[in-house]
Amino acid sequence: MAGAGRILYKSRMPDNAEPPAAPAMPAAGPTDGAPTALAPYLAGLNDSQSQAVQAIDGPVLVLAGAGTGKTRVLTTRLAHILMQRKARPWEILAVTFTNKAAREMKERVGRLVGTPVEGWWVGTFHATGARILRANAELVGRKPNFTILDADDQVRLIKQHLEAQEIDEKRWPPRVVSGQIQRWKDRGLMPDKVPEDEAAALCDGRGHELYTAYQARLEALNAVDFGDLLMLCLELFQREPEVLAKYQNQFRYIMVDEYQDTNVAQYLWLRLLAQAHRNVCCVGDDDQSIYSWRGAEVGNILRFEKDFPGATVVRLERNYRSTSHILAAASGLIAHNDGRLGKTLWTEANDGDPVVVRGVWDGDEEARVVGDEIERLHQSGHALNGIAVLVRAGFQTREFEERLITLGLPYRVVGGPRFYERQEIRDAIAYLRVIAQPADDLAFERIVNVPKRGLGQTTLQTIHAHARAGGLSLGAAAGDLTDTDELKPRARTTLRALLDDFERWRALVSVTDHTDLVKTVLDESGYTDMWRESKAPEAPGRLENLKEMVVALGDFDNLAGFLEHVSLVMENEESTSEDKVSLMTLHSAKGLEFDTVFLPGWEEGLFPHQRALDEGGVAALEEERRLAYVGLTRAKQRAAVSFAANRRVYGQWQTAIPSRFVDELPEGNVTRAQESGLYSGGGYGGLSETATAFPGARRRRGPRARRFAGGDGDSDGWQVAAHAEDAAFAPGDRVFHQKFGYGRIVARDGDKLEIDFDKAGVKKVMASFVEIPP
DNA sequence: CGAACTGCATTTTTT
DNA sequence: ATGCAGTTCG
Repeated sequence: MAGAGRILYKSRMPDNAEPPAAPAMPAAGPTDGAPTALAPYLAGLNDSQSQAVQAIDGPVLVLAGAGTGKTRVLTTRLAHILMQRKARPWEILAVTFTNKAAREMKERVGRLVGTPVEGWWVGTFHATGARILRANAELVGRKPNFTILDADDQVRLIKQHLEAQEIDEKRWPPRVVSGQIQRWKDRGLMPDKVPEDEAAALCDGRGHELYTAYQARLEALNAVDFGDLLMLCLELFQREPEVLAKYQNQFRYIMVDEYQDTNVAQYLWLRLLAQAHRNVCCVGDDDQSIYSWRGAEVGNILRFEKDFPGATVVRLERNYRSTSHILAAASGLIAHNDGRLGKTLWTEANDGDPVVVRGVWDGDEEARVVGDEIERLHQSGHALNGIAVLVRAGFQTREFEERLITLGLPYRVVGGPRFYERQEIRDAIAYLRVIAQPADDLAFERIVNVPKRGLGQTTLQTIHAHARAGGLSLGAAAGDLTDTDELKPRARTTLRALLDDFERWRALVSVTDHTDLVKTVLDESGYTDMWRESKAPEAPGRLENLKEMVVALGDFDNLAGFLEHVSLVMENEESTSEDKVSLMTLHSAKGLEFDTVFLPGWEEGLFPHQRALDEGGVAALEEERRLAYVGLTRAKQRAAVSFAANRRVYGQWQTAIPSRFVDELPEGNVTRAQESGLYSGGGYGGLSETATAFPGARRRRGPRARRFAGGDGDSDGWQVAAHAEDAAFAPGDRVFHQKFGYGRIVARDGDKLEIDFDKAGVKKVMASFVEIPP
């Protein structure tokens, strides 16, 4: 979080005031207007990249395939606009989705232009929305120092409303309700705009009431949630035409990254802002749209040319990342999707190794094989940083972690719980919020009794009642109560002491360095001691995290700056300095690249995920396929797909059949390998005569100097089985299965058998895993 | 107020 | 299986 991730908006400089002067710009390459020599920063771009960079005026859609230099185009384009003196820095708006992307953009633009980009309008949708809202807070019923609530706060707030309105939390879990409201906000729908039937579907007809009450509560708390950062902007723009006009005029050029991920609110937001100059450039890749489930609308990118008639469309199709086998495999796969804008990626890279496709017995074996491969790569000098295991769902990382631990290979799980989401950090921040924003009820509630002070539910309820009756904040209500005898003497004394602490700390804000203040607060509140005295195994780690937070705090000018950072930039920074294997979900791999990528778990039901299939039909299947595409295209040199015949799901052993995506990989770009001679490669109806192998028993171990791909027909180490004994099984046959025991065949579909097992019930099993009992 | 118990779900994640 | 959350006892 240090440095780069900061979003420092000098609070002293109001947003509506223009910066004093344009930063010094390096001399532009060619003399103005003379297109003779190419500006130096344009050198090295290919034709389409260059076209995308230089198409400055009017709407532009850049369809940027995976690994085609999208970020480079975006940053160079921004620099180009400045160099051409088409706009001054604050007249360009560049929005991204993640802080990481925003940071990268800032860094690269800064390098190109030779000026720090601090204070420019380069940032995430949400940070930009927050910036606009802070400058116009009064117009949306907030004060400029409003609090930004995160998902956790939201749920807690919703929970309170459910309780207050006596809505059954069993039937309407706070998470679900909060999620629905968030989705409405993603669509830019204020409470009064939500379609009646939709609102009625929530909380037995009380959805509208609840949403309205929630919004009112946010306003009362001087708070906004993430969705509000965009939705309230829309509200602001629609209600205050002069404000909108001001921003419309200010942003002469607008650039958007990952356009395929925009939701309705973001789309409307952009369209409003772009209306005046119509110089909007959206970069994206419909084939990498994998976030529809959180409101992203692929339709936005598919519709771009209709939304912005006369748009220039540039396709970036030259891939600089992957070998041609990998690229062809990925392209072949994604070609199974309909409704694409269509791109033909090509590369001048060498063929490389075909994508390895490997069938294994079970998840254990899969982890062993992947682990062994990683070890081999490592021993032959490949950096672990260049290796990733990309899984469909988070829980899948576990077996790989275990294996890597056994092998002594260092790894990192990307996308785990985030630093600022940890309990101790959130507690500490709650203290800071109570100090900085005395009316912050959520923060107050969180820490009144942490560490335990004997201020339990009863006390809190009394405070709540008073607050509601008097329209006060919890802090204020608590203050009043200590002057009465409504509370038990003990609670009253403790509460008084706590409130006095708050006051004392607040008084320190102006006189003490904020880093010292935090230390003081954590010590005097007893919070540090709480963990110091705790015997919980994670306690020392928590103390470490608190220390880290204090260090991070040093990067900020003041407490308010830090709190803004915390709410908007809650990310984990991964120290890329250590050499480690990366384990992560396919979703979190988007935008990254690795020399070697392992793609385990390509089984029907797991990937594509059953849930997606059940709920989303064809559209969801296509999104799963895009996910597979994203996975493959992360690989630069080597990719290995694998699937297991048996997998433990929720503690239950299940048989699995290879993912349809496996079959969709073009034959010419893959090597079908298999570990134990268990299962005929490719799943094309072969039955293996070695079907009775015990898990792992046949695995060949020992030193093997083998190339990764196992290569060109030399299947040293892999037995590429191909036995066809077609008529071996028929319905009615009695069979035996290693994991499920005896059973009778009910039906047969090619090499997939449906068997009614005596003990395990009816299962679908690959024919190669059963045998005829002796 | 804290500890044990029960039930329940368990894709993906940003801000 | 497992973990988490909410509930219920002591």
